[in-house]
Amino acid sequence: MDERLRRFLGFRLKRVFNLIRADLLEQLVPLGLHITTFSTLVVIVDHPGLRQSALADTLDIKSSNMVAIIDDLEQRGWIERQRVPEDRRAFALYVTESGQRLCEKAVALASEHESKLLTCLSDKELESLMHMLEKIETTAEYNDAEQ
Amino acid sequence: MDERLRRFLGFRLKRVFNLIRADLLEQLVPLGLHITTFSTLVVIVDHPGLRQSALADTLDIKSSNMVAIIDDLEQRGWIERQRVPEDRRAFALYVTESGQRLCEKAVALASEHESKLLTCLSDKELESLMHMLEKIETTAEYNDAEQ
DNA sequence: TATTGTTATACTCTATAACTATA
DNA sequence: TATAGTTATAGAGTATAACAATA
Repeated sequence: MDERLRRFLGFRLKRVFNLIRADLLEQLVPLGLHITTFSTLVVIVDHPGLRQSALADTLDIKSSNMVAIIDDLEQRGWIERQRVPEDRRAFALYVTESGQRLCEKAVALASEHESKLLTCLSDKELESLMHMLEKIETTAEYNDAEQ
Repeated sequence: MDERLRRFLGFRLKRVFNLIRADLLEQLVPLGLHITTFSTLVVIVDHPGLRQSALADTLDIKSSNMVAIIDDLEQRGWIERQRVPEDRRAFALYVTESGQRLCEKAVALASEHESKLLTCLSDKELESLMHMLEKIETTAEYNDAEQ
């Protein structure tokens, strides 16, 4: 890569992100999942009854873009929308049995594959990498909220 | 973010990448640049006479997608395509004077803005972060080449 | 035959505005 | 009036296949 461009974190991130994304996608597509449907499924499994708006916030996806993702998962029979009695505008999301099974399979595949990609880093390094990324994210969010 | 999703580097990366990307784009758009045209311009400035195919490799962009990016920069008068006499299939790329000026302005803006986003990290941390990302990238490329 | 640049095309992800039904 | 979900739409980025000109 170009010497000057390489000094920008953004461009390093882009390359590594694209690498991991392409790699992960290769694992997910045969299961009928994409990046967005995969991450959505995991969150619904881990937080049964979550509403679409909260889900969109969690995943940092616009609620308008959330709709098609949830439609996809629902049409394939992996999750269900259920009306919330206390607020009839909202939908609570629940995983089905087959969705649960698929999720565990996909998570296993994904983490196995990601760890293969990360064998070049020690556990300590990986932890430090994760922590730094989290720090960037939270301070950026804080700065955004300040404005 | 979801506890289980957060353990995947891919999803941490995605969030930080999107943050930085949106931030950078806000700086570039008023100058008439996007992420792709910006990075392309920088590489051409730093490597005058580079051919399109080499540029595409450097930027990890498909050569078919490179065409529109170069068209854009050329139409705005910031770079020029010049036929290579030794290989009449190829174009060598050169920056114009105004392209050079724009490039320096954009780089200054971008690095200033990125460093604002990274104040939460020490120089040593940032260096380590860059180094780890580079390590992931190079080992992944090596593994790809192996297959 | 292989490569450089190109066109056409499709799909994923992201972003915004406007709508509906409820609150 | 505000919010939850939805529709429509546009743009950025990425990916593949096929082509013309040249090697």
